[in-house]
Amino acid sequence: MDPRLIAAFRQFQRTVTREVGALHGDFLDRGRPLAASRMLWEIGDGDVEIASLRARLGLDSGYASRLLRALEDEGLVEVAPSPTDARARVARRTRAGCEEVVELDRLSDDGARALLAGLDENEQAELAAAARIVTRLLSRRHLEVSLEDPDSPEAQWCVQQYFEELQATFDAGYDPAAALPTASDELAPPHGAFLVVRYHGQPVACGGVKLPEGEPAFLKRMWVAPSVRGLGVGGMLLDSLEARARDAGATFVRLDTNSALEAACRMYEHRGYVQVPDFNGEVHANRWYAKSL
Amino acid sequence: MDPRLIAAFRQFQRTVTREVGALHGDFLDRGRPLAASRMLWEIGDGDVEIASLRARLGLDSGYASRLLRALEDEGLVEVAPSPTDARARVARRTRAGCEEVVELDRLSDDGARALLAGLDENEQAELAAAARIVTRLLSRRHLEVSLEDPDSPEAQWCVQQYFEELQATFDAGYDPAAALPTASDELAPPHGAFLVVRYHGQPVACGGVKLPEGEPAFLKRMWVAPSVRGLGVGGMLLDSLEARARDAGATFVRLDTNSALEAACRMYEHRGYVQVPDFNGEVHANRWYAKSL
DNA sequence: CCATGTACCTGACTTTAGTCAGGCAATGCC
DNA sequence: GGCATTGCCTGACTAAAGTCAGGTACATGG
Repeated sequence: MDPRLIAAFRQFQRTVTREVGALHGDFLDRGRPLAASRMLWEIGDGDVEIASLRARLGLDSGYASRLLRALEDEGLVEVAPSPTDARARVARRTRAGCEEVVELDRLSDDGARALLAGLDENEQAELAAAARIVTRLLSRRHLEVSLEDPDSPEAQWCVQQYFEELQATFDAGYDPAAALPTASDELAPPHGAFLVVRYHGQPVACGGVKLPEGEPAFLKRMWVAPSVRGLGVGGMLLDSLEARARDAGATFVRLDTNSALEAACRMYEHRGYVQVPDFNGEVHANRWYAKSL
Repeated sequence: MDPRLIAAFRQFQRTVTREVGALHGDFLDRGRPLAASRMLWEIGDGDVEIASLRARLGLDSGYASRLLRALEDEGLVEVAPSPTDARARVARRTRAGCEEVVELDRLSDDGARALLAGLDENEQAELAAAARIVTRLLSRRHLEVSLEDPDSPEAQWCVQQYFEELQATFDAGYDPAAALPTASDELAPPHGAFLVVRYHGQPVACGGVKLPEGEPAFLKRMWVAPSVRGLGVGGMLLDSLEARARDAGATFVRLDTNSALEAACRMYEHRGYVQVPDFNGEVHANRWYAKSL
């Protein structure tokens, strides 16, 4: 490996630890141990198993338990027995906890603003572009795409998130029952595939492809969690789905979507998809795309 | 400020804290408190006043004293009274201390290598380029250029470093006495200027410009400390020196240098300097550059 | 139903980090 | 020379971070 590359990276590491790391510590300093803030942050929006929290933060079981207790006493999180295993427990933020995280985000933004303030507009844009590249490439290691049974709990969870997001995004809401039906076995081999992307082991994106014999492949239920947008997860997923289609002999792939999903449409176009006329009459769609493989 | 820019930066901060920050902590974990490793690192190669160490690391006087004592007990640093002020003390690494730092660097490099290992060559190059941009722009805030008396201790220190580097770089060594003489007042207003660049308050680069009336401006003693190369310090210095020359009415600027100083030559050419014939007969030079302002 | 293992909790630690109030020697300034 | 100041050290703290050895309730596989 090129030693100049290593040198550049070491300097990057020093600078970033100094600038960004210090900032990170500062803004998390909110009258409670820093580790507690980090844990609150790491809990995220849904239910999290305590074991997974521990693993992600690298904490001792006893220590984690105490931190969690402290957050509970502050009224920022709730801990309940896991629905799937009564030994395990899951944590979730209370309303106050969510507000506190919003506040942490705000402080973090202030810090970012202060760092950017000394730069002119071009430099800010340059820094943001470089930061995006670094973020994307450093995250790569922790992203993995895997073939999943579309009925597995994690696949179901992703699809659920997807539906909820559509419901929130579309003016007229989203009714899965009104959509064209897709049976589970249409998204499992040999008739299709369903992929889940995990980031640090947590599911963050999903997508399915139907592979009807003699017809174009058809993409379904592409979803990327808001927390990982910008990391190139969508592109990675699309590549994997297209590869599955190609391997199955498909030469053409189609999908329906909605112009309200702007980021998704941009990505499809960027990846060579072109708009085509309605080919399936899906009621929630107002845009149809296709691409030759 | 564009909120998407802030969002990108926040994601960058999260990722980088996770990947790089964790790594940074890990590799410094060498059986002694992390703060001690950081201090050893921060001491650098020469003598450092303890007050300056404290300031850079943001430590309490008592705490700093204890950490230093611990490093002394380990045989990694020596502390001696300051030659200029018998109240103050200076710290320097022992041979063992230097070896320990080399080891820390090695571990840090291993970490960097592990991070880069998952990427192909193009991606590695892309990451390195982006890392360089981030490093340069984040460091900007802490770099300041100031006009200095060429006889001030810090200016002298920079020039000394410059001479030592030339001595080490040139096959035939460097003898200041054999070089064309430059009197201090030729590098001070109104006949010239001498600039020092500081990074986090420490001098890291210098450069002078002679402004003889009716003749082209002449750049002298451009030096950038190895530790900050790649941060764009040279370019910043060059810009400032050229601005001084322009303000003094010069329309043309010249300099002599040596092809052994490859990085410097590259920078001059990148900044629009073109090679010209020998115009001053400087014995240590084998290359002469000029540029219209 | 029992043996074994898992998930989390609790109490009792140690180490690291960081603060604060003096204290002593050297310095700078009348 | 006296006096405030500076630079560092020491002792005596507190809080945070992290570790370790049980303990309890539940899960799983025979």
